[in-house]
Amino acid sequence: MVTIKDVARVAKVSPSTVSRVISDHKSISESTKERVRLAMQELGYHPNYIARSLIKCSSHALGLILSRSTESAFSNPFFSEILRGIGKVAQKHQYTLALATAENYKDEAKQGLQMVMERRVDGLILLAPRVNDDLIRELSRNNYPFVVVGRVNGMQHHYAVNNDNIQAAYTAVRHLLNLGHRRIAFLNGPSEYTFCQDRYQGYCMALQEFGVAVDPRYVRNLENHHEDDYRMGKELLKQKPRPTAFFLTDDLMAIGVYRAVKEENLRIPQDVAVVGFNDDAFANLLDPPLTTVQIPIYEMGKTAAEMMIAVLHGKEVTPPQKILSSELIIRESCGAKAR
Amino acid sequence: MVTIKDVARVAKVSPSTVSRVISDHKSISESTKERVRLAMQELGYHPNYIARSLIKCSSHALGLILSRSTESAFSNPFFSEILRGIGKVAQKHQYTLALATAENYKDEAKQGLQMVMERRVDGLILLAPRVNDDLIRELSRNNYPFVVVGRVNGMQHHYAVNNDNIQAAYTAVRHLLNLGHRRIAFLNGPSEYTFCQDRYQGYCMALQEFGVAVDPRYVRNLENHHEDDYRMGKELLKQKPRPTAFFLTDDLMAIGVYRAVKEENLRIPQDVAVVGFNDDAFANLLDPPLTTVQIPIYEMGKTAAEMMIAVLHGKEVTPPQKILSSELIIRESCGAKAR
DNA sequence: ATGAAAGCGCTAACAA
DNA sequence: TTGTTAGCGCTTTCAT
Repeated sequence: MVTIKDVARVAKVSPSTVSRVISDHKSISESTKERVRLAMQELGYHPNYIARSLIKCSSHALGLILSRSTESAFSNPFFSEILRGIGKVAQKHQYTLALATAENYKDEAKQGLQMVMERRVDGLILLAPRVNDDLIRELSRNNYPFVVVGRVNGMQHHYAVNNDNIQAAYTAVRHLLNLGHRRIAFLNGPSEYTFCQDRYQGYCMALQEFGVAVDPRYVRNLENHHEDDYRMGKELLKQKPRPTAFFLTDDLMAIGVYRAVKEENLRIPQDVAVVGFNDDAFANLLDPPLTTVQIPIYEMGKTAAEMMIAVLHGKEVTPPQKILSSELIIRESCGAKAR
Repeated sequence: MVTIKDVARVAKVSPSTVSRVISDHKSISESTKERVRLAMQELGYHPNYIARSLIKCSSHALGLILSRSTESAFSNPFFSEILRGIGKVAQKHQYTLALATAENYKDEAKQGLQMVMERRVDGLILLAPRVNDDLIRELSRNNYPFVVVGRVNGMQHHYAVNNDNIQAAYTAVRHLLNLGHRRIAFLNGPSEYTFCQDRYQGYCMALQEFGVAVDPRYVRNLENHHEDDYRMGKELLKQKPRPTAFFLTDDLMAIGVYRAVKEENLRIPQDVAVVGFNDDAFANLLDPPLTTVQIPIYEMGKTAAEMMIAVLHGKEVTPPQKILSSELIIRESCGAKAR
């Protein structure tokens, strides 16, 4: 392994001079810089990131946890899109992204905590906060730096970026109500996630505004697999009276629901209207194209990473909680546009 | 920060003893172990991963590059599934996963090289090898450890895990030929990837076997977005004579193609048969359910990570190149089953 | 403008 | 069984 000492020897300077050349220190003469750089090139030297981390007391890495449940609840396009945003910013600031995978929530919390405790990462970006989140509680108890993508229940002092889930769901459901729908089914994700809770709240708000009671028979929390979307869609369509519209917490659900509707010999949008969430790349290609809520996933990822890095650099971050807004993209899965 | 010295002081032993307790060294008496562990708990001590890495000359991390193009070429379900496999194994062996994101290939190569050169990672797992891959060439030239998921062109000495792309494509196309199709369109990914090359080869082999000439008008290499799948599907359907079947290099393409077929007032499978690739979770929920090639993505990820870690531990890995087999899942998008 | 020396937190010979 | 010591590769005072 080529070290700073080797370079020093070849360039006939001291190790500290080499170190100063690496960080482009002002008080080193151009000629020495040249000489040292030449030696580095000649020897194929590259600074050892670990040695630097040790002395700087910083791994220069951001932690991320991909849980089996996060993955399914959030659906894949969401995950890879937010990752792209986070990665972009991390790259810009020369931060490494450390990814831990976990099979369940307990594991997720353990892995996350371990990453910060062992100093593998300087801070954590959390992707799917729960209504009662152990990991978040532990992190803030120990003052480990973290940024949440989503809303945290009952905590003031933390950093977070989120989209306006309540408002978004409200707008989507209002759209259906405006079109005359009154029996609106809601296929939501697991209720332990705050974003699912928020979307449910938006759903309720809209119904309430139109004087429609929330009928629990029309609301489902899906745990996992896309087969369930299909099954639940079928089940809801068999209810009497059957819902005339579906609000989905994820565009991916539309594939199963579309199929369920067709199998019941019903048509979209004539018999059943559908609104999705996320505006995945394929939403426009479904038949009929899916009306859905577009949220700035990539932007959220970028913002979360920017916040995290700013916090780690001791900068003041205001406001500590940022909400990015979403937009309802109206296509053809609900029929005519509302006036 | 709580260090090993603090623990030593509290437990009234030397730092080396504490170190030995951490690694559960045999020659430490139970009573001392107890005492030290108590002190660790009391002080909230956690071993500093970076300091350990420095002395061990190993970051205990595996590098992974998520390129914008990898992402789209491979499609998302593929990526997150292979990540799950890799993560599972990494976690088992206490390896960190370091993820770099890149916008294009040049960047990808640069990032990958940097990760190993700076010792941020001990080795690299490469996800979408190209026909002429600079990164792979550089890595092997410098003897940096890496494992490839896919096939590498013209290289003997490297580790790789792959699925049988040629065979898989051959089987899929043969299935269509057996059903009587002779004009079979192929929507492939960018030809710079070896896996696309291989699938093309399998496609040609099957046609050849049936004495059907490969007609370039029916073969397309798609670069990127799902909108293209739809557009290309449309375009191919307008050809005279029009293809009676589609072979897709990715299930996600089916969404756009299904739409294109419907818009031309054609039916699947009566007028046009479709075979996909990957067996994504939603393939079974399309209308009609998609016949597709199922490849063991999760297994491939696990295998690649196991290989990488074995190599890093200096173990002999035989065979250095592993091929996992795939299976054609016959559903309803091609009509009656072949005899 | 440059060098000498100490030390980041840990491990691993070598002693005892 | 345990302690002493040196050092991993780098940065950073403090000298010069």
